[in-house]
Amino acid sequence: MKPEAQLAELKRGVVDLHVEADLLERLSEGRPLKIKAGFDPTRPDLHLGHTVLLNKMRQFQDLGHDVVFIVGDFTAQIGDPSGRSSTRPVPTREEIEEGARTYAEQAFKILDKKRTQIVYNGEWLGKMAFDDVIRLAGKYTLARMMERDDFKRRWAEHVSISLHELLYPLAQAYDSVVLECDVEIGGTDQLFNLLVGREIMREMGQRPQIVMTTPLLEGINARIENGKIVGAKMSKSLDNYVGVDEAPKEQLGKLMSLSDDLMWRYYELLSNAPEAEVQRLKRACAAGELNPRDAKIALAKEIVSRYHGAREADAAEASWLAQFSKREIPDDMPEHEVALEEEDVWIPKLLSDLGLVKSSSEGRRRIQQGGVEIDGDRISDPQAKLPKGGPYVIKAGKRAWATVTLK
RNA sequence: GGAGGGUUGCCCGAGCGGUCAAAGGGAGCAGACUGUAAAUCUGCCGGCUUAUGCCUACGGUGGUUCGAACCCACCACCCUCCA
Repeated sequence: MKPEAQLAELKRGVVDLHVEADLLERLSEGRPLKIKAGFDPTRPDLHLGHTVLLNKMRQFQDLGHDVVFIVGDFTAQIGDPSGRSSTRPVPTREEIEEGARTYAEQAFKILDKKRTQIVYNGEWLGKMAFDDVIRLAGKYTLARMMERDDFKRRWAEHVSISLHELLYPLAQAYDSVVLECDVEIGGTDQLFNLLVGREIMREMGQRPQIVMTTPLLEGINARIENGKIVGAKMSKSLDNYVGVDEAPKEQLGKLMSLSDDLMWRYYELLSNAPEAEVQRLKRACAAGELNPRDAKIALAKEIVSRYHGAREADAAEASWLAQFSKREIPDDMPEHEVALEEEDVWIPKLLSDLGLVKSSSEGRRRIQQGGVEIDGDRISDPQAKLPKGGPYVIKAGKRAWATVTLK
């Protein structure tokens, strides 16, 4: 592919690009470029937010370039400075390796294995002596470090900044020096770190890397207010994520719970559909010609098929439609058998024992709110009991189903 | 080293002796509605089966008080300012 065409392709969905002319120049050199991206191996569960970046890396690979996948084992051993209030336990060597392994395993659902090299930055960072560190630190200034947005903000808001946090960007920059990479990519929150890489490479007499950032995807519970997206970025700890490894039904369901507005953001960042097609869908929904639900299903299926295949996506769609659109009984609910000492059991207690609700108090509430059905009959009395027998089909809310036999 | 401010439920945040299981918002849940697990509306949102009841909870430990998230002492952690 022509360098200009490659550039156009690579620029899609990218927020920052420093420096475009330089990228074009390197693409014109006709050699595979070295693309670097770093990952924190302590939380190895990949979700759709990570895939925005991985998709971009894959795009480079498809254009014939090589990806260096840096496992931040060294930085992980020091601990993430941003988690200030909750001091995270320092992971062991084994945990890091295990994390890196599962991370890579999931990443290869997107990346091309043949064009990916995995390296650990502990290989070189771990060998640096204190004077090496001081020399490296001498290449940057506090004033420049404080240009960083979150440092500036934390400083203004009187939130503490530890000294070692100032060293992080330098460590990451040094990775680039060691690897002599052409391009480093990361989320927009990484912009500063990536730019420090340029600076340090120049200081060390190297050609500064090209820096590219991809947007951060908001979590599935984000809202749109006055045209702006309100809500935290996708993360496992906030439980607003869709995991790459999750079951098809779960992925589809979570994606269907996106608000109609937010769906377009997901289209933009995750779909491979051409820009023009997305715009067409958007207009059709706005005009009332297309049910937003159907646009959402199309998106959800595209994503589910990417990780599980088209057949699974179809199956997930069918069961979703049956359960939530037609309100049928799901086909795959868990089956339980409970041995009773008495002749019957208080229903809220049973719901709690089956794990359908967190406590019998909640079970009682759910009955009062009309959310509990047994064999299709709504239970309205929170004192109600269920005699031995069954199997009973129990519904305790939209998504909590089970069958149970009482013995 | 000195002076001051702070630590509240899943998160943010109000409360500053009783009427506090603790305002408000977010998240979550249920119901209604719906072509969506969208939007909107209503309700719920510590636990204990039956409760104008009990237990647990407002950083930790003690204390004052008939009574403490609220007052006092000490401890821990965080922040700011002056050195």
